[in-house]
Amino acid sequence: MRTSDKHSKIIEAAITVFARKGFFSARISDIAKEAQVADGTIYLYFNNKYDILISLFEEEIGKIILEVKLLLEKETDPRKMLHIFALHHMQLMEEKKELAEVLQMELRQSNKFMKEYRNTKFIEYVDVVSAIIHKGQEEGVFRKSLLPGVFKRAFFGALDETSRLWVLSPHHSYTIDEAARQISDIFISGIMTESQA
Amino acid sequence: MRTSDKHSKIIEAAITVFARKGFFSARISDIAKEAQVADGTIYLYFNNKYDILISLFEEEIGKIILEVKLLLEKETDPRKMLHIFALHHMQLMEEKKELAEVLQMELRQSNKFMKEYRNTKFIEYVDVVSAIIHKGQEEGVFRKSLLPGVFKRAFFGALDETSRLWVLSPHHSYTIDEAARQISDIFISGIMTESQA
DNA sequence: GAAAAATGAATGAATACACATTCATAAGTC
DNA sequence: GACTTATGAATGTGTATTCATTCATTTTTC
Repeated sequence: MRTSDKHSKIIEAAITVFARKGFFSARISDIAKEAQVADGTIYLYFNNKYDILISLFEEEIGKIILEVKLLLEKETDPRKMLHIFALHHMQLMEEKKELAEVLQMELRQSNKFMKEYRNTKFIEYVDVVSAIIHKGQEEGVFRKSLLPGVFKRAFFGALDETSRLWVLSPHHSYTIDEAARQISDIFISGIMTESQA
Repeated sequence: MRTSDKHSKIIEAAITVFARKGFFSARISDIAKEAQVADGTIYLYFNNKYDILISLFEEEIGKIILEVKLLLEKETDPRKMLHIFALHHMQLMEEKKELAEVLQMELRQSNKFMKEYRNTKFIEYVDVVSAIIHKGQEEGVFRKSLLPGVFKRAFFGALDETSRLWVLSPHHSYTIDEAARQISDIFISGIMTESQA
């Protein structure tokens, strides 16, 4: 029992259990069992059930933002940057299916049952896209008439819904990489200025 | 009390309450109060709490499919058809905010807590989009390389995420119609064959 | 057509149960 | 042996569902 990090162990277990049952149907004792820990132990590391979910959001999205920002640093072409974002997002959802399910399902409705909680990390993630659009518009690569606020939602929504269904379905007629390529291609050729096309 | 349709009254109330609190936090007594009906009365019309949610899905999505199919009948150009779908979807979400919230939040995670339930109505709705793509590909308007299965998800996801945030946010820098136009424009010019561009 | 009997929709208090959280106790560590 | 960490049975709360009862309407009887 020594240096095993209980905090992470519980978060990991929570991801698995929330993914399988959803937040409300998941019992604390399910998480405890999955983490090989007593029910009470969970309350040494978290205030309550909601706190587990919030910590999970903050920590995991934080990691994702760091990763994608690091990847984007190496690139300057806004078109390629969009593709990198798309590919990274989709690959991540494939790699960590359970985390993907929790983020996609519970994150969205978390504001319903946790009134005070504002998910700033998530906003930060989606804003990575609007920053790319901005850059593209300044460089004259993307149409100025585009509303970055609309685009970031649309782009993120397209990626998220496609990966959501991909993860859920047992058989696939296309790979995650193909899907990411198709989506970024559609969006990129859909928003370039005339002169660039 | 005679001829008032209790079934619809309860469904209407459930939409309001589920939108406000989410399915799990909503109490049967909340729905009963909203519908101006006794708690027990609900069980004369529905088997249990889940049954209310399922009935709500089936009936409301059924109506939406009928509406959009009717609108699309009058049009033959696949590009215009996509725009009609986008506009109708977004306008609907604006018009019926509470229904929109319930569909967007609860529909997606319903398969988590109701294992047996397969939402065929929802699949039918999204398949309206893949049918349009198919038509466009046959007519040589849309690229043959497009995967309709990817496209329908991406297109629906873009609309859904954009309208979801639009409904949630208190102020808007753009109208629902502008957003629908931007999204369908991006997608349409992103998927046309070279000869058409 | 008035009185009596039957119906079943509606009620809401009572029940039953699931499960988050607590805390007295135990185990581990130095 | 003092301190920290972990345990899991016991507690208490919240709420879905039940069901005995009410009462407005309809049907039957004379």
